[in-house]
Amino acid sequence: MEVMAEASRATLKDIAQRLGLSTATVSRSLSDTGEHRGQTVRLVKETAKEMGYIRNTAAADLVQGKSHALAVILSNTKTNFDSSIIEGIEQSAAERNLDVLILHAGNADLQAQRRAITTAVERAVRGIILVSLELQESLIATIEQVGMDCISLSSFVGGGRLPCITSDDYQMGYEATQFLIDRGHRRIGLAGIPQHGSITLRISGYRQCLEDNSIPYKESLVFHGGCLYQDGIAAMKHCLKSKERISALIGASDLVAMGAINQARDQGLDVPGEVSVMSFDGTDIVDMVRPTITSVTQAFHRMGVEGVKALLSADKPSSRFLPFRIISRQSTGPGPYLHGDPK
Amino acid sequence: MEVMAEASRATLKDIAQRLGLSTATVSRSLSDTGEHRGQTVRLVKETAKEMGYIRNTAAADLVQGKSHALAVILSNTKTNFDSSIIEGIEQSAAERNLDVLILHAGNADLQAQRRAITTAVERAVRGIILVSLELQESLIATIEQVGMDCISLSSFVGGGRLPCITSDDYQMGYEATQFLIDRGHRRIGLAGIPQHGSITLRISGYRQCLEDNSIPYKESLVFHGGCLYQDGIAAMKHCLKSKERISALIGASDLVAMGAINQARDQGLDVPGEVSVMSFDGTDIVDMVRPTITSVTQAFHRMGVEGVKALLSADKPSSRFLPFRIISRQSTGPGPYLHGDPK
DNA sequence: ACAATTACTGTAAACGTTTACGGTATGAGT
DNA sequence: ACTCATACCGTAAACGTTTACAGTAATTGT
Repeated sequence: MEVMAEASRATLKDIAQRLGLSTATVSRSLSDTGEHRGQTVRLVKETAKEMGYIRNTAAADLVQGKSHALAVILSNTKTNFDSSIIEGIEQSAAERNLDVLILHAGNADLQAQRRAITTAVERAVRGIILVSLELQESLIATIEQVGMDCISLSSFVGGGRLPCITSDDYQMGYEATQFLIDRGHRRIGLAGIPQHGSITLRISGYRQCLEDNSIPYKESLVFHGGCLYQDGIAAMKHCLKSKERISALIGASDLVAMGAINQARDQGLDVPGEVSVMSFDGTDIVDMVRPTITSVTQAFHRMGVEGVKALLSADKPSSRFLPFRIISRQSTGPGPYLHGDPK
Repeated sequence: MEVMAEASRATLKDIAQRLGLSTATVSRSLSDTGEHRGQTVRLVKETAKEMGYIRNTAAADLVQGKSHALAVILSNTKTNFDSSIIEGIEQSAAERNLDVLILHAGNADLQAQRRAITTAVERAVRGIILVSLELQESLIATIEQVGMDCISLSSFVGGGRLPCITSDDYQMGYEATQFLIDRGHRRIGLAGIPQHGSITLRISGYRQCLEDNSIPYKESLVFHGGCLYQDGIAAMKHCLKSKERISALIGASDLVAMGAINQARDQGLDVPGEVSVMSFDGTDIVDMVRPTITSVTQAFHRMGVEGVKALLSADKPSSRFLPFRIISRQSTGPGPYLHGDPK
């Protein structure tokens, strides 16, 4: 006679008892170790389903010393590109039957970062994926100590101690600048770039490109910020106030570019007629706004997919860049120096 | 003499041994049960930190029969409002020291939904938060059977069997329509609304409002879809092809509205001059595009926050609506019937 | 001085799995 | 008929924590 299950879930033992088997056999049958076949396995699986059996992950994790989950730690900056990365991670994780644990941690907030890392380690996840996060030195050490696998996406961090999959920020900065120079721009601004992290390499690329084209670098044309919409507004506002006007602006993110474009237009300037704007990232949004935004498009989805793959690969993954490409859209046009003549 | 820890983590037992205490005391000291104070607690915590102790969540979860995590199950529709909800959830969960497990499940895909529910239950999460998901009947039954707490956000589902926190879709539909009628519109379209789920109540509200204003309802002005940018494009394209042109369109999401606006402008129509467009949701994006989009703004962030609160409250939470408000922006203007006279 | 309370601590069981190891049939090979 | 391999299965330990219960020491009240 069956008792009413009293809200407690069926366990392996229950199944074993009903079938006159041992828990070992049931466990092996359910997890398809190959040690049992045909008859038994089928029977076990049937009754398991019938009894509404649900595996207790905690117990399994405990004895195995690891869970089948991945931790994703995000900086809480309000950009929009990370959703593509997460999507890639999710998809890739699902294929491997891994759950995804999302954790937020400020970019500079050591406390929050420690908290995130700790919960990831506590949960004995298979690996940690850092997304666009500048991880503090001491925490990298922690990760190394406990021997946790970890990879950084969209941000080069740790000085080689962590594998990173990113786009080449230096090269992106260089090529974006060259793109504009090729189209006749010389006074080119850079907006919304944070003060720290590998993303600042975009400035180096930008600077080098100017130099290679014999254009003087001016500090006043680089506007720092946090990749936010507001930063774009602020930068453009500044630009239009100053005497020597820029003819093109590169935003650190799509949102920065949107802010810049809006600000320019609100002040009566035509984009791209009077000022060109382009952006880093190239998320869906660049095709949804008018003018559509010329962008340095990064392979975010792929970044997520490959991140998981690399993290789980047996051999230690190495850092590498994913290709990017510049896609020309409506927000950029010819500049005043198009044919060598300063108009 | 200390052995090199050999990559295996320190456990309670290790701390206990070193201190000449029992694991019970150590456990109680670390989790601040109040059973120990001053001296001991401080000592235990110190050596725990010193030894790099990290709690094994699996073991704790196992013995306690539950984890301190929440599961969030998302439909994988490509809208953008859910990030606000998740943000609210995250914040609210962090305050309670709960981790957040994000799971994706198709809206119609029974398989994926079952998978998500199963992992949530397997992990013995404290509760499940459904975001904008039309959960299949059979899975609601599953959730009830295992006695798992569950709440639905941004979608009324389960016919009262699940508590839901949503905006009043009917009322939103009604008021959006009235908003446009008040401004002189009579031929009003509705775009991107899915075929199923509580979101269809917007159509009912829309319809009732038309009726209350003695405006005939025309099926041909309701365009179904999946709340996507593309749906907005398609709807507007259709609208402009037909003989009797609409003067206003309501998009099921901000992205739908963006699509509609772009399509209208691409075909040479001024927004809001020749056609007004407004949207449901009112995410950040409505202020970032030009024209800014008049929207029925929902309290998504709050939805996340309150969702967690309700889920964790001792007494069974009941369904309720969160207030919304219509914010007028640039994308809507006066319609042809503004002063009663069909222009 | 004794009882009663308080403050702290230890013992040991329990949570539900997985898995190394050993055991028993069954069948094949010689 | 004997050995050996194969296929299947059970026993029991282990994972690291929490917690009910009981026990001891210190403190208080009378």
